[in-house]
Amino acid sequence: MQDSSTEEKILNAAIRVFQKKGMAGSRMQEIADEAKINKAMLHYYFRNKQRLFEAVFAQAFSKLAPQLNLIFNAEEAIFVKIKKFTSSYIDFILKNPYLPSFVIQELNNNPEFVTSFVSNQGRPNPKSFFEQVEKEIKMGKIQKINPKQLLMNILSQCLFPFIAEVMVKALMQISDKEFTQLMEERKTLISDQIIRSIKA
Amino acid sequence: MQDSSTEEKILNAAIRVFQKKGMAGSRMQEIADEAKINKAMLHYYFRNKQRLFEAVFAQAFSKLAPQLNLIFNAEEAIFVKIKKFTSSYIDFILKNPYLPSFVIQELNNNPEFVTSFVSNQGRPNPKSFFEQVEKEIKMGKIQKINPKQLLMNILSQCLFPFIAEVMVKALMQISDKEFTQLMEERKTLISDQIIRSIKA
DNA sequence: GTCTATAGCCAGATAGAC
DNA sequence: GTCTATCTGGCTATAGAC
Repeated sequence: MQDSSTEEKILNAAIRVFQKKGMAGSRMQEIADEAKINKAMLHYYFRNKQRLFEAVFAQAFSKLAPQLNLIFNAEEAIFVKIKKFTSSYIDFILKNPYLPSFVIQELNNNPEFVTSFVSNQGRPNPKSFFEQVEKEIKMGKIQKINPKQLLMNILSQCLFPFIAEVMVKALMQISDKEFTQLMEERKTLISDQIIRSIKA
Repeated sequence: MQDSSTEEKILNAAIRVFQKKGMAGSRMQEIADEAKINKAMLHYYFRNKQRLFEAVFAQAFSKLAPQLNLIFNAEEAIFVKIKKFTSSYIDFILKNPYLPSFVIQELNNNPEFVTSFVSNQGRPNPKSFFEQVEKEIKMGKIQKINPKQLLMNILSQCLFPFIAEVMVKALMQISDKEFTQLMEERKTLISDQIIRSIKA
């Protein structure tokens, strides 16, 4: 993150601007200003806005995907897995707060991205997680639940507050500081709640 | 929704386009086409894009807010409240699937809206809900939990799958049909899980 | 590689006939 | 109220000097 080369300066500036305003809402001039560099340079290095955007999106996506594999591919008991995942995932998002809403927003606006990206980059695969849940249900360790619902519960609890941050803060009348505190608290609270809700 | 007047035709077309593509991604021409009407009419009735957008946003916001008051202001025991709310809220979103992500996305992109809208329109106020939770904790009916976390849990579980629909469907490899089925299932599943997780 | 200047296009907005 | 035609500004992208 030293912004050593011009190309890195542009990419980092583009990340900041695109993640905040999205593809449609961002201006090449603004990215140039943010990078403290001439606008023509953006085209020199990335040819056009679309390609620059794709570089940013790919980078965001490739940071997010491995995080999911923490829950999909680790070899651990389900409760341990859930605890480790929620804690590390929220930690990760606290360091990259714009990432989830950026990726989700752009996927909503260009659903065709799903095909081109998700298939190219190697999609995190929840299959083994689903199998593990089924197995632990049969063993009587956890209550009967559709594994897809369980995964959706976990992701919802971790991601939603960040995606809806502005709304949540306005609704509950909380400051940035209190919001961060609540998120810190959630690192253990979420797994406690989820485990309680499925424990046999 | 009969599109009787021209003004209604425009507004309904604008709702569809804005909710799908957002303010920055939408084109006045596209709204005109969607309304099967001349582009100049948009300006005749709404003066400019910003005002048309605000009309759409205000309408969306005023549909969403009363739904929240179902949980904030009803006079019922906490478990009943949670059951009724999750079920009716998901029902409502199934009928207006673009609403939550539209409102949240635009709030993220223009945080200043929060001030102008949320304060003008009368914000749903969670205060009495928080008090009720505190009371039921003291009465020993539910476990100790920060009421804000509980509210965040409920909203997360209801809203996230719709906001991240594209991502969720891609990740879990499910069809539109299966997605809707899962959401139907969630109408009772969520409250069961949440109640189990806080029951004393 | 970096800059200035500008081409070219597209979208929002308006003028004015009917 | 509704339309066609057009203006204007802003934005992406490129040409070309250094």
